[in-house]
Amino acid sequence: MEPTAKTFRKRNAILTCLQGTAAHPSAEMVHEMLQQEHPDISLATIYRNLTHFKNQGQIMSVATVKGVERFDANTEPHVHFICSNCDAVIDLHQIEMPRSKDGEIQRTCGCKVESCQLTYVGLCGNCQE
Amino acid sequence: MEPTAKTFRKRNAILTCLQGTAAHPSAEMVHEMLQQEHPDISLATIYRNLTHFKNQGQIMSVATVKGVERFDANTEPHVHFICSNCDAVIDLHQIEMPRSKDGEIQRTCGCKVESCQLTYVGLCGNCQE
DNA sequence: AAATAATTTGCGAATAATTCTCATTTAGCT
DNA sequence: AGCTAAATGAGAATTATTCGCAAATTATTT
Repeated sequence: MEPTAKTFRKRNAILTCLQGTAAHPSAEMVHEMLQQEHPDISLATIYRNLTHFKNQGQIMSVATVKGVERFDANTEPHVHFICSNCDAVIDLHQIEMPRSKDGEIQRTCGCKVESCQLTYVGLCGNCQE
Repeated sequence: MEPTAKTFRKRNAILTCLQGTAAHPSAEMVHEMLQQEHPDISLATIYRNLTHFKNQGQIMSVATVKGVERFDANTEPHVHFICSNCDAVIDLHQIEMPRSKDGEIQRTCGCKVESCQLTYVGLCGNCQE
C-alpha cells in the first residue's frame, strides 16, 4: 500500500507539528499542540508515531529532560541548550559541533560511532531574572 | 550533627560503590552491586541517596539510556560513549571536551551555562560482532 | 548510661511516562 | 460493495521513580 495524501492523516500531522516548532516537544506537548487540528487524537498514537519516525530517521530524540523524552525533526547534528529551571530545549545554531572524532574513537576503544550530541545545561534568559 | 565513621553506613556504601566502578550504573544496578555487602538495602534508599549526592554535587547524572538514569562519581567534564545495543556507558578519556563556549552562548542567546555534556552513541566493541 | 532529638532506612503505596492489547476505523485495491 | 492491511482510540499494563510513614539508627543532652 503506497502512502498518499489522505493516508496517515494523523501521522502526518505529528510530523508536520514537529517540523513547525523549535520547542523540541515531548509526546505530551505534541498532543497538546495538535488539540485544535485533531481534538480526538490519542496519546498512544503520538507515542507510536514518534517511535515510528525515530526508527525511520525522520526525527530524533535530543534529550531526556526530567524523565521526559524530547524530540526534534531537525536530524542534522547541532548543539542544544537545556534550561534546568523551565526545561526549555533551545537550539544553539551559532555553536558548532566539534569535528567528528569517530576514527579516533574506533581506534582507541573499538566503538563504532553513529551519532553525537553536545548539550549545554544552565539557565535560559527568562529564568535568570 | 557531624558525620562520623559510623554515620550513614548505607549512604556511604552507595557513594563508594559509584566511586569504584566505571559502569555508570543506574539505581537498580547500584542496588544489585550492593547485594553482597548490604543484602537488606532498599531501592528507595538508593534513589534517595543518589538524588542527595547529586544535589551535593558529589555525583552527576551522565545520561538517560532507554528511560533509565545513569550516574557517575566522576564529576569532571569528560566525554561518554553509549552503546545503543547493550546500553553500556563508557568513558572516552582520550577525547577532549570542546573548549567552553559559555561566553559566546551568554552573548548570543542570553543563556547562562552551568554544565556541558558531549556524548557519542553507537555500537561498542562487543556489540559489533 | 539513660533520655531525647534528628536522620536514615524499609516497606509498600502512589505517580508519571511510556508501551501494549485489542477491537474499531480508515484507506487502498479489486 | 467487499477484502485486506495499516492506523487509531481507549484503557489496561508496565516500568522507573517518588512519597508517606513507622521503625531503626545515630547523635546530643542530661
